[in-house]
Amino acid sequence: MREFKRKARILLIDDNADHLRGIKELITLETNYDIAGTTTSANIGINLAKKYHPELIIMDVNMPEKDGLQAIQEIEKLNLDTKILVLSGYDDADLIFRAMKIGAKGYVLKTMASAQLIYAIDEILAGKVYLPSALSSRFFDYFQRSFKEEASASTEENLLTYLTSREEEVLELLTQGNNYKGIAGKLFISETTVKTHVNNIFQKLQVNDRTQAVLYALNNGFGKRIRSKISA
Amino acid sequence: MREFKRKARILLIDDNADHLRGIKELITLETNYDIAGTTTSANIGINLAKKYHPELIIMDVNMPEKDGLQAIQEIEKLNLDTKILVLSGYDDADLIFRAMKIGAKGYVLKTMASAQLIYAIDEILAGKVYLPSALSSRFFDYFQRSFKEEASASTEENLLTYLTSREEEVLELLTQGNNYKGIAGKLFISETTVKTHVNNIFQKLQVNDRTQAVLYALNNGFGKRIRSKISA
DNA sequence: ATTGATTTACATCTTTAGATTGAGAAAACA
DNA sequence: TGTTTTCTCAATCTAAAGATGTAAATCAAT
Repeated sequence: MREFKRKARILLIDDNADHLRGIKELITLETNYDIAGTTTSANIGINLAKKYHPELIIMDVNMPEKDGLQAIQEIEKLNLDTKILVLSGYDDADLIFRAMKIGAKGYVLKTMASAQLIYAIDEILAGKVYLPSALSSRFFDYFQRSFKEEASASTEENLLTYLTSREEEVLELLTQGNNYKGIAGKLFISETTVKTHVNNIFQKLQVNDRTQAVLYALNNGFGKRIRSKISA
Repeated sequence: MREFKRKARILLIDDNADHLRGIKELITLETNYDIAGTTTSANIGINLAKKYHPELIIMDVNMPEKDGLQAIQEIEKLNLDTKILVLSGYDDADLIFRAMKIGAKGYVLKTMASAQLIYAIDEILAGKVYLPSALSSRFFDYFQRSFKEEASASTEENLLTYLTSREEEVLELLTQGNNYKGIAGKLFISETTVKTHVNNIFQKLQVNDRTQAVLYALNNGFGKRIRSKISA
């Protein structure tokens, strides 16, 4: 068992009052943690979090009144030093992914054994991120699938490779929202020259205007920035 | 038809010949898997993968000749039904993240106990993704940090919220590279109306032209709608 | 030494984009 | 009910963008 300076306080948020009582009892009887509060309302939960800064919040994400994920985001924005464990009825990969993305430190199913929940609480309070093996697997499947398309997209002929280095410079400035004059000024060349480059870029990228050129650039790894287009 | 089970074949790629022998011996003695081949060269490894389609490849990523991650990407592009377990000397979060991103099914440190390696092999061959607890924690920290900026960026006033729903539709079509005529046609309104909307969008987003509007939209989470599939 | 690609530059022309003003109709709101 | 917001459309104007052709200087490679 781990030792803490003081007993960690846990806030429970679950719209099901029975379930709430069950978890409270479980934690009271089987662990050494304190219950900072319990509520069936996400909004009240957020206020309680503000007030008590609990070490951990156990949050049900299947609430009709308010989306649990949204509640998590609001709490995260407060920048309290509070960890959040998601309790959910669904082992949906997308739900797990989104919960972890917005900062949840763990995700446990309601159908899982209570020992699983306690273990997750221990791990999270010890500073780790905890996903049960099955859910972790689901997460990574989803994670890798979401990058699969990107990879295959970069497999197909990337028209950006046909650009000369000067054209790349011009395109970069285009992707920063510059007009002809701005680009000419930054590259110390005439505006007509920029027009020539831009027209050549259009030909090579097979687009009709600068907006499409910029979109093509961004969608094909120009600047190698990691863009999460997971929702699409 | 029943799939007949046979011993899974493992391909080892590690530039350190001694280490290679050690792992081979470990797998031969301690497990029931076959060694499909061993090589100290990433390029030869890729060819062996093409030839034998092993169930698993254990890949060292710390090779001077060729970047292990690059080798993994090349193998992944082949779309063999081959799983890849990364063996690395570094528990660097960025390295772990990139390895998982490009499709590695696991990541184990060389300093870890051999039992850890065997367990990882078992899990991966069983169809799971396996990261040792400590590395999993590192991965999620990195993962969540990489989304933290996005979240904090959307914390500051997002001008997109001032757009009316119609303006959002217009902006969406702008981010798809449409010109006035295209947008007018798709929304069944006149071109002049589109111009009005676009000009209002410019005012609200405080930009001067469509390219800047599109860039603002993309950089501020436009299109990331929250699909909530929660029903009691 | 010649070829080919790149970078630079200009003129001309057509089209599109953007700014501004005004205004009617419908829907939302108080 | 009146008021405000939103959505719609138009005319007009200026500025910017884009298409096309031509061409000179540079430089790498054959």
